[in-house]
Amino acid sequence: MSTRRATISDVAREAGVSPSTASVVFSGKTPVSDATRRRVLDAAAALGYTGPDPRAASLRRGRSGIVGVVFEEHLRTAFLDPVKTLMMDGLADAVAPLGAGLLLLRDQEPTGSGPSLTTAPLDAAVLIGCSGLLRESLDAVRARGIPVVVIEGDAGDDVPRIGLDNREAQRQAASHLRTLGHRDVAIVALPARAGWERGWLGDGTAITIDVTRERLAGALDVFPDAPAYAAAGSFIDEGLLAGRELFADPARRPTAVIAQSDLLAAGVIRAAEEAGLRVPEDVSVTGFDGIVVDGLAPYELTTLVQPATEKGRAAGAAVAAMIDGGVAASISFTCTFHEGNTTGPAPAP
Amino acid sequence: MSTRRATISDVAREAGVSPSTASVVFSGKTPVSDATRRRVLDAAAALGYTGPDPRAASLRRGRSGIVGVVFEEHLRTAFLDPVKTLMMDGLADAVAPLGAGLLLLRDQEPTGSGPSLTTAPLDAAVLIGCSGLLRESLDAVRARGIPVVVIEGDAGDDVPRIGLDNREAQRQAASHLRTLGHRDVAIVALPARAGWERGWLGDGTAITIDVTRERLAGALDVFPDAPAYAAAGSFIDEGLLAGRELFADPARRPTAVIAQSDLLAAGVIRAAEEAGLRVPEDVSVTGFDGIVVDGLAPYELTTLVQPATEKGRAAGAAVAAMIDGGVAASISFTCTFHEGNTTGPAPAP
DNA sequence: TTGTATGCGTTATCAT
DNA sequence: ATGATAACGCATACAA
Repeated sequence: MSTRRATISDVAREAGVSPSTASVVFSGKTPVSDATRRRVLDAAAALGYTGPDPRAASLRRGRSGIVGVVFEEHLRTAFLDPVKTLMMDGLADAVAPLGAGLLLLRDQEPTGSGPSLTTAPLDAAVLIGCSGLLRESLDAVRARGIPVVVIEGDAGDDVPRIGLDNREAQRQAASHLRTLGHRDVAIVALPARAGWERGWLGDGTAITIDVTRERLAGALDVFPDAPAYAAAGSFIDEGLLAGRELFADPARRPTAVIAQSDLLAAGVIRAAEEAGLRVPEDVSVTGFDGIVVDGLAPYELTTLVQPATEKGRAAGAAVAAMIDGGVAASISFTCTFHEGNTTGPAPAP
Repeated sequence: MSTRRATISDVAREAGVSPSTASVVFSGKTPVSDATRRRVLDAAAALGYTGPDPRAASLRRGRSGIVGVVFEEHLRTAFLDPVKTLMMDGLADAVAPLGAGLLLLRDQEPTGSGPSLTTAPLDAAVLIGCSGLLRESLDAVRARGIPVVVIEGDAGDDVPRIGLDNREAQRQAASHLRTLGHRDVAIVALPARAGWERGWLGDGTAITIDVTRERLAGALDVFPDAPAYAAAGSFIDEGLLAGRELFADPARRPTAVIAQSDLLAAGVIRAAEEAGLRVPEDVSVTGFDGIVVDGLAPYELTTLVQPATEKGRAAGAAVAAMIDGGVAASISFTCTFHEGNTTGPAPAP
């Protein structure tokens, strides 16, 4: 058992064929006679050879079958977001036909430890919500000719981008509310920037997170004077805190709340219940994302359903195309408005 | 630009040093004079060389820096479980010092497509809740000498296992309830087996999921006659359905419910509220896992806190040890009982 | 501190 | 259908 592991050459010798023939038996790239295949397979079994070493194969082929997925946050944080999870699923689907898998990469990895964009054997990379912190490694990767795609972010002009019509979609929700007669509307926004600790968004507040800014713009297109309170993250509990803030002063209660995510919306609904308000009779609430919020029944959010899995799939298709030497264009996906039971006519004044 | 990518030999030649010297400049394995380093780095910059090719390096080194994580379900399903997410985080932490990253692998990958335990360039593999479906690939992997560790599952005797004292822990929660005077207790269990569709667990029901069986045993140790209703998954909505079932008949309402997960417990609480029962005055509820359930405030579950991140970290440490040629022992982690505000004295009859 | 030599295990190409 | 040959790009043992 202390002897070195068998290689394909050992198998070939044992089977009395050439290494290239043995290789072909395992790869199936070329027809092989049944008899030969048998002999090779038997030899392999005899030697305990379980197939080509992926490391050697990937060197020779120039492909590793690995697509890196870069998050800018802790994994635990990333996967708390149902939309990201769905995207991962779509991504996994789309790269599977390539024979590729997903390697989890964290931006901000403590230097030196851990794999990075530059040290991992990647065939391609997908950046999720790239903030710009990793621009340098990004350049290195692109210099190496590794295809890169960005989801919900901006990594420079020539990096294909998978996006969403955030502004337009949010405008639809707002219009829906206006049609229902709402005039006093408040917005519960996603964080304004990394490290943001909940609070009102003033005129001068710099919003560096694209999604937040775009959805906000869409809401303001319809309700230019709507006040906006930005949460510290996309969680029910954060929506609850924001909602309490909105409903604190009975005199200035909005009749409708535009939340920038379904989880925030769920929290706002809780806050409304707490304040003795009925949804949608006293206050209407809209969400964004179109995920299924566990535990929210019997409410069914009025929301914008974003094709999260499709986004992941598109990103996968894009890197697949690029790996095959093609080019991939940026794509913008469209949300679908879904009317649930959390919005209704504005209450009489 | 159409020329082939520069290699470390090109860089060495350009810098007027030997390939090995250039290699050392990038790996840092051996001291190099400042002047030489400069020359090499400059040459690299001039040629657009961005560092050693990870594929070649991994063949030479015999290591890829990749640890496979195998799930038996869709990624979307796996990451819905907060415990798994935390484990992933711990795992990522623990393998980072190895310079390794996590490759997501799905069990049941449609044959032929996608990377598998056998085709991916893995240094080690971690199986999560291994059901036994992938026993064959597992054998192949182990034959190849790749270290394997299992979390919450069983892959055979000589595969180290990271476990939890499920039975003992659940017994603690049950004892707590008995101490509080509860006698009519019901159990809301996790699924009995893959594909299970909620329902009462009868005497003859085969329970193939270890966690479910062990936690159930712990509860029955204290309340041998407690009826158990198994949900279709660990979700708030599933707990709600189970709870409705339990509280349907006022005459046979339990005074306490032992839920096998925090999410189920949250759902049971919702069901209790629905039925007009106060928690914990009318009915006590215990959970399991010790995660933070978003949106459950002001309730704070009485639950068993499992060291989820630690489990992941331990799995990582185990594979790290095995990669370095050592051996890793199985470990069983212990839950910590946490008393929240969802349990109280049994109501007077 | 630097250079020389070798092989890691495969697979693509081309010829047979 | 099969075989001979030549890379793939690097890191290490060892010598200088």
